[in-house]
Amino acid sequence: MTPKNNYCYDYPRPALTVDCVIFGYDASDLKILLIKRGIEPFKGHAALPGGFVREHETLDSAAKRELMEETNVSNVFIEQLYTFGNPGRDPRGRVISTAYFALVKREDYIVIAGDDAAKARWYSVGAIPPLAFDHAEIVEMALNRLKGKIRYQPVGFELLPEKFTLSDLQHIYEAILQKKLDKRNFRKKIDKTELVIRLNEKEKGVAHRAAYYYKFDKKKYENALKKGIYFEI
Amino acid sequence: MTPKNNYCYDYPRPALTVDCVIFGYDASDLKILLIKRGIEPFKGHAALPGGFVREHETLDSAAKRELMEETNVSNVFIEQLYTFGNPGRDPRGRVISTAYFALVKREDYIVIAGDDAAKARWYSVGAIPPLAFDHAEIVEMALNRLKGKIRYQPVGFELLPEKFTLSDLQHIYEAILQKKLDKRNFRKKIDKTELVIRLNEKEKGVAHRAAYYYKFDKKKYENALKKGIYFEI
DNA sequence: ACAAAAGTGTTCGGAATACACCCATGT
DNA sequence: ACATGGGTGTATTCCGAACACTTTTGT
Repeated sequence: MTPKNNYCYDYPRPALTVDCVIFGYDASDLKILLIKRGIEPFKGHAALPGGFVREHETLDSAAKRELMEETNVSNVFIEQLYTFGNPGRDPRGRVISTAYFALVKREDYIVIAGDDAAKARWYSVGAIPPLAFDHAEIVEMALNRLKGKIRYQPVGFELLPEKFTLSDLQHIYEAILQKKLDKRNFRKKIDKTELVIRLNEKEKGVAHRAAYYYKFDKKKYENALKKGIYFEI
Repeated sequence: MTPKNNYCYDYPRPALTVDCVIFGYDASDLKILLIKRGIEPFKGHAALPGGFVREHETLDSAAKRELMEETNVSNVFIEQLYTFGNPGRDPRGRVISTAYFALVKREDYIVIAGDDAAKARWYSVGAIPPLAFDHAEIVEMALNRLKGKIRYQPVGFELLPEKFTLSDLQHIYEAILQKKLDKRNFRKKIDKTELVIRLNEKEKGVAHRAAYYYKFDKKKYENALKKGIYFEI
């Protein structure tokens, strides 16, 4: 039994949704999670995962809930991106959407497939299909934000597992900044932050010299932040 | 004649407002425009100018309209800041507010006083009174955004008249960054951008050596932006 | 042996910083 | 004459960019 027109106001009100741009990294490629829409409008199109904000939840919790529903991960980097509210962005009527962007680690996520929700799939940012609504614009803004953010915040680690190689890290920077970086200069810069610690453990079974694993010292980073020390990478 | 409950929906919907953090610069001081609330809740408190988004306008136009109503200026720098939507931020019910921040030139603005709208007044950012709702949080975020933005975008000029002295400009940077800058180094940096042009005109009637006026070469800046050239100041 | 990626130092130019004195103007 | 802020140059340090070869591992 669905309610029928039980909520009445003196003035028209828009519907409020959140949409999530979820980034992942995999096989040297930066990816975005998209669902396939099962209903009109834009049925069959790819779209950002999202949904209505509930009556008693904050925007942040709505975004986290949507993220959780799609990927089964919690405890990830998530941040408000921008609010899109042009009349006409949704053919069904006035819908305001606050977009979020999230960074998830490949080791954590489990994409829910085949349940009643639309199917989710990862797409390389270089090969994003036509999107429903104004979602292409949202994705573009998220990519720009990420590009800007990575210069002054160590967000690359949010996309990597606990243990990673410096080449992995460099590939993430290259994918986000869309340019090649010099290996020696990159390592010098990472080294200088003193936030990335080499472990006594190497890759195994690779057909070349095995790389050391490293980990990000998150506690040290957060303590430094509290003291007002900033990092540029 | 006001409408009564003519807009009905199946699910509850929040009300949608915009609030503007309007910055100005005056007497070596960075200022914010605040109104005094004439009605409950928070009657008598200072608050950010803002209001409801209308049915057929974009968020941006709603913000520009509010700005225009308060200051009579158009054609200013205005940018979306963040959307605040915690349940409970407004005691009257669920209200989502998209905050904007604007930079206005002192020469342009005319604060409307004594009309039916609440009275507006400029407050130094160092002496902001207790604010209604969660507006203190909004102002804090706006200040941080401005502080971050001024490092890579020439926003200082948006607060100054067409003709300004380099000391004016430096004072703006100092007010925003909250630290003293070295005069010679500051001028070297401004000079290097090649975006600030000295005019053949000096201050008059000052009790010290008269300073040259300068102007910002906005066209050159915008052309450079199109070519993908960025400036850090 | 070879293919493939890991790992490592030095040089150079430009930018950031620190710093002190004389100049023009009104009172 | 003096008070007030305007205007200017140099030396030093630090950071970013460019650049090539040896090592390790699996096939």
